[in-house]
Amino acid sequence: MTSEEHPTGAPASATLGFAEHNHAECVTQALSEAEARCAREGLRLTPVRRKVLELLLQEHRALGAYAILDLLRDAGFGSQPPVAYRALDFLSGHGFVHKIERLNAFVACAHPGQSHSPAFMICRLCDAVAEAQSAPAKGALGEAARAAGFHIEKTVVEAEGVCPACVDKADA
Amino acid sequence: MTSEEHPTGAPASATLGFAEHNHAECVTQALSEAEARCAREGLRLTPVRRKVLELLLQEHRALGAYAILDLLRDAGFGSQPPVAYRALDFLSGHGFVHKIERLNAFVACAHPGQSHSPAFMICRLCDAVAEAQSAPAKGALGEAARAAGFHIEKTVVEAEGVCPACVDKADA
DNA sequence: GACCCCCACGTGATTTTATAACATTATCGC
DNA sequence: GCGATAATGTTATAAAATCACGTGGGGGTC
Repeated sequence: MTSEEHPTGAPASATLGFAEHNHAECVTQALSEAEARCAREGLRLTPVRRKVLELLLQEHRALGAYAILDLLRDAGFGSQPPVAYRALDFLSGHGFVHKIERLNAFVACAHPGQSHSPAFMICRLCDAVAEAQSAPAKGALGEAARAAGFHIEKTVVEAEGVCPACVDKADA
Repeated sequence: MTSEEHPTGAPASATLGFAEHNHAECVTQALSEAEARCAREGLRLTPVRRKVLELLLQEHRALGAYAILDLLRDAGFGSQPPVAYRALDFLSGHGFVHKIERLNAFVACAHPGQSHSPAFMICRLCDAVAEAQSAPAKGALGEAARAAGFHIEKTVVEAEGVCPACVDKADA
């Protein structure tokens, strides 16, 4: 589902995925991969875009555009909404980040590189978000679409519920 | 999706918004069913709520809250945002309408009465919306959720693409 | 190198979507 | 009727997203 689990002692301040992991490592690695891919494909990972991706990787949770904007300002970038939205458009257009429609927020992609149609699990108590794979077009929806003559180009799948950590809290 | 034309005595396809059907009939029937269910379950289908449902049934497509608000004003109801949002909260809370997260808009439920986890097909060219059944929690997503210990309460499934009518137009 | 053009960025303003807060009115159970 | 509860009306404001327009940097082409 989400990031690889590192049994290392490294504390993970974040809850993407619902698993602990060595976060600093996962950020730098993801950034390098993004840079490599952009170089390969002639995409321009400009400073703002790179920073936004870095912020999302670092935070490791869904951030609203205006939260990102605040962080950009702190980092010395422009602070008007279009700055954030344009970077997010680029990043989501190329699959580096995903938009969580349900939250009007954005997360770094947890499966960079792989073409995939992502599905998200969103905790309604703590807003943690985990990414999973899905293939909605293969199931009942795909059948309905074929029957109706509808041509699916992209799907949004978001499950709302309670994450393991919050279930535990509730039990306690 | 279109307005009603043909008195097709045909299957009116309550499920697929891309099919022709006798619309006037489908509106009044859906309204009666909603009234019946509210009576049965002690829900209060007040004038505003009923009107909003009627409007959505009539339009037979996704409407934004402010579009609804305009129609409400025309009909002599209050015209401040909370009026529309409260009615929509009630209606969507009880499954009479669904929110299309992708469009920040609302549609009347096409499968009233049946408990269901709806999936939507949204035409990116004409914004038509059709409702289908889905069972995302049964597939890869459900598996991932179980593996992660995530408890799914509700799912949003929205497919974006091109509806049959717009495919035809493009071909022409 | 000089030029041009495209793309990205900076900025101000505006539009669209949604909620907070609080007073008033209608409805239900008794 | 009467009190509790739920729904509505209204004002104000917050949050999310886009428009419009000007500036500047980086590659090509010659």
